[in-house]
Amino acid sequence: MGTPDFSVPCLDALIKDGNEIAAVFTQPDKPKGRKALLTPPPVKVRALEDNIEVFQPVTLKDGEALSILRKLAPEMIVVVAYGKILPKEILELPVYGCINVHASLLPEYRGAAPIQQAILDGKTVTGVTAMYMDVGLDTGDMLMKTEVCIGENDNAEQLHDKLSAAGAELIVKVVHAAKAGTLVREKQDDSKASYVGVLTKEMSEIDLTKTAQQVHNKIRGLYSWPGAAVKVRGKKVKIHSSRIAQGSGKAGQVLSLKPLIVACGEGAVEILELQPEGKKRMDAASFVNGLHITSPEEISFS
RNA sequence: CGCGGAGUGGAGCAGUUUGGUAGCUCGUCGGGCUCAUAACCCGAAGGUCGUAGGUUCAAGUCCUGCCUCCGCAA
Repeated sequence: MGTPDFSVPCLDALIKDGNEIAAVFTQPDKPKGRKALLTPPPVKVRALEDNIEVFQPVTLKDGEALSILRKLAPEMIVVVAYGKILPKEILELPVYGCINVHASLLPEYRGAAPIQQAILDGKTVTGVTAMYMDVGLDTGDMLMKTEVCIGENDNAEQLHDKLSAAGAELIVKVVHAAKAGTLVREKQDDSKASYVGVLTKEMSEIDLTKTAQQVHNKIRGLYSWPGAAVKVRGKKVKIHSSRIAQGSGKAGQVLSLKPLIVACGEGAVEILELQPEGKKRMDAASFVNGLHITSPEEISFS
């Protein structure tokens, strides 16, 4: 059971490992993009490549999903970013249980956006955790973990890919251990738990009065969705990538055009790639070329 | 037909209101300066102005259709 790109490597690895996949559950196709085209979830696309049967129930809470699962009689259910709550009856169905791969080192960052939050918090290490699912949200007993380090300029998309790959290796190991009967449960320390909610576009506004590190973390943590943005000449400008730079000044003050350096509440960041409203993404030098200015004083960010 | 922005040398933009000589900041190439350079100076190449039609003596500019890209909303 899974839905987005994050889940695909796990499915892929399980297939290649020679496991018999009885069926794949994923979210229903949803309208996507400007044209609202109906788009199948990535997991569905991958499953169909191997002619695996796909189910896309709107809910698991009615009896229908349960009866399908009873008929399939899975030995184990692997859940990776499925996006739906599994009712107790389903959790108890497989003999090897329901195993979930979560993109954080639990009990930290339970919930929806663990990858992004780790970057927003300026963490240098995160990871993936495999656990038995219970009725709570990411609260089940842990089985194995893999640590993954976060580069100082890694963005959420890059970290997503690293964790996704780590998760795929991890789930294969866990499945092997489950078959061998060597899995060891470890309870989560609830006192150390933290939750992260879903990301929203409202979060994308950058507060330049914060420190340069915080601003940089926001830019890379919210990439590529919802993205972090500032205002320039009243227009929204998304910042795609940045790095910490030398210098200081009033928050939002442009310290240099080439390279493009903007002062924060403390320190400064160099903006590398950005995208003005209604424009394609471009590097900072191109943006500056198009401003028709020669001195940093002629422009400011907010 | 959800709202909106935009297609102009390789990149980013002006010029469109008020039709009349293709402009700016970069990049590229050649030359100069320099111990040297992403810095500075001189010079050059490179554009069917997204596309199809229409109006006009004349269209980047005005009118209509189409294509493409993007922001928002979902």
